[in-house]
Amino acid sequence: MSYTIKDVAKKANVSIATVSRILNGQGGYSEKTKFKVLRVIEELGYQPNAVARGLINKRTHTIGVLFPKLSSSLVTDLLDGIEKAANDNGSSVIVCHTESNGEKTMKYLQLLIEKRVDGIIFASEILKEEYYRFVTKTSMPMILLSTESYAYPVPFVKVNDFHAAYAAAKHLIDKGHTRIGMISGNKDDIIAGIPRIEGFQKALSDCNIHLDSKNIVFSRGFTFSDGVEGLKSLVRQFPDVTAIFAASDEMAIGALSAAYQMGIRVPDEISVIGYDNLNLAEMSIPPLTTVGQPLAKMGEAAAEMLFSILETGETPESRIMPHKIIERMSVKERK
Amino acid sequence: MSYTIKDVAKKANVSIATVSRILNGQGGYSEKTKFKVLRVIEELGYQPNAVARGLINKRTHTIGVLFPKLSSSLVTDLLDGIEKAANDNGSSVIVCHTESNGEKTMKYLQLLIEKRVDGIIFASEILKEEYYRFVTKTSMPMILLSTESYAYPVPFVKVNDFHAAYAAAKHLIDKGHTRIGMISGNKDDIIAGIPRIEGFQKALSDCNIHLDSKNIVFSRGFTFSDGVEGLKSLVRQFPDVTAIFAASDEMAIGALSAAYQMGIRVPDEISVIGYDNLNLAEMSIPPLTTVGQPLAKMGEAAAEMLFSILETGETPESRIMPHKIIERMSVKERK
DNA sequence: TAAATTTACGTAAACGTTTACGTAAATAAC
DNA sequence: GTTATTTACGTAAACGTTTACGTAAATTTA
Repeated sequence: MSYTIKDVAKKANVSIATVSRILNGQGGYSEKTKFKVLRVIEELGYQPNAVARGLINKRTHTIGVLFPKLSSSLVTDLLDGIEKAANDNGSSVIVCHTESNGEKTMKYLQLLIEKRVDGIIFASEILKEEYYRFVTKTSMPMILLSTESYAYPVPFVKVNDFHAAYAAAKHLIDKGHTRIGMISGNKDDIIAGIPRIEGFQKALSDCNIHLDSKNIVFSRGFTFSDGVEGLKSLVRQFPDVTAIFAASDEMAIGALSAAYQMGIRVPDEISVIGYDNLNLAEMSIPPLTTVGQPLAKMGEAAAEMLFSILETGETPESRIMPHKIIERMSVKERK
Repeated sequence: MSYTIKDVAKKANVSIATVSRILNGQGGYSEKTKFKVLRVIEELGYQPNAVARGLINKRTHTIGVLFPKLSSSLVTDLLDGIEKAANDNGSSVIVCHTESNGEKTMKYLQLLIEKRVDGIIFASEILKEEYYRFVTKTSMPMILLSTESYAYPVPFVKVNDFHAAYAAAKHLIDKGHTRIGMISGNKDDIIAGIPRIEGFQKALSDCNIHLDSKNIVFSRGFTFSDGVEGLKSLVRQFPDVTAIFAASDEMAIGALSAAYQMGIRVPDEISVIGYDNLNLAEMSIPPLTTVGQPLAKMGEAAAEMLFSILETGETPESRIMPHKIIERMSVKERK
């Protein structure tokens, strides 16, 4: 049983326009009328219909977020930041799990356009031409989060993967390590894969540390099990490795697990540094040293950029967020 | 630039009613007209406006989910299941982070009612009278997830905490342990706190194992740091404890960390069993044995129940989902 | 006091879609 | 061939809100 603005107007003996003006602080009513109307609203328990409002205002105060298959904690931290900023700006967040599937992604994009969301955040996935064309045709604002597009002028928020990986490798070098390996993600991933590899390589090369194919193992993704397999492969191909940069925290944790199974002591025999600063990094044994992405802050920034577009109609500048070395206990100084 | 049904009708030389009938498979049009209209729709790239539809149909195909402050992985798994079921039923999911704050919760409830969501899922939090009264006044369907209400007739999906905790403790007993401690959550929490304590106590009592106040330590919540402190307290007050039931996986992981710091070997000196089966349980060192809640399945079931209400208008029965002991490597047989 | 301006309303139309109902044309039944 | 039924439309109204504009009354200004 829900009341409309017509019920309120009737019971208060005013027009629906007056009720609307009062609700929206629009001016053009007396204090006496306002008092009368507000009392009726409370009496009836009237709840304005945001759907009807959205139709008139062409603004739903709802944004859509597309997540691919990702580490749990990554999703949660990004979403925390997004949801916070959205809520602060009076908007809601629709979450879409694309499962890294192109067809599903297109379906979600279509759905979000039909629902007339105010904008979308596209997270941690390559922006394909088909997606870009589809979204652009509708003029719906879009922000890329933890990814970027080399092909299309879409504003993004991310860390500089090259620099962050460089910093991680440099950290190991500064701790005295010279035999440094890397458990990489997918080497075909131009966003998270290649720049982290290149940053690692550059750090070693800048410090005149010998580098060849035995230093890096490649995985299909960035998962725990990729880390388990990665550590095993690395110690096989680089038996005297003393320190490892893993291209995600989950892979670093996988490396810790594999080391434990193999009786390798971390950090006594091999030091490990991860990438992300997920909350599970501090829960590991030993607590993981990592190069941190400010995930919640990034989510927040992406949403704020979206609202900025909606306010000003202008495309905001992309933002490179600072990475940070978080020292815990998985890296040991080497004499 | 977006087109409306009027533009399509005009360009196809039919009425808007005909376009609507064709789009909704309603009958009352020729194949020739259908062909013509569909071609115009494709040419213009017309996208129906779900907001207008929602206003007419009084159905937005959107549900709201309220999450309190919870372990990352818990949220993600529950949300995965919810989002999957919603998507399968042609609905979207709005995510609201209440941060376990009453005022924020009320604000979100009001927002969801204004947005005329089709229903809500209220997760892992006590359903207060104020929330219940507010939602009930609007006839909006509600499902409780991983919680229940002893006061109000709201259908819920959860595991039986008492039985699951009993099973966990019994597992330790079956492994030969007789000196068993518990790291409990908040003892004032009538949903997740007390039944887990009582299940633990009953298992010990049923197996004639001595039980007194030294067996259980209490925490404020269910977090990693509660687990760290809990382990320390427990070995102080029960120095010959050989096995521990932690009332959440995160606390169990905290206990593993504290044990590592204190030079206690798990499972050689102390076995640990958790509660939840979060994905971090398999990533721990050693991989955590735990009593698992089927979180994604529960999320899915909750959403399905909501859609069932929307279809039939009838209140579904609550569902108690099965728990399951997941054996990994943190529990050792005791001779 | 008269004219100008502001305040406090109400009416009508708009937003983009769905659908009940009327009607003409086509088809089926007798 | 006539009558009954079905098909294929179009018109008008509905959904619940916002807002432009007109108008009467109140207030301010000269």
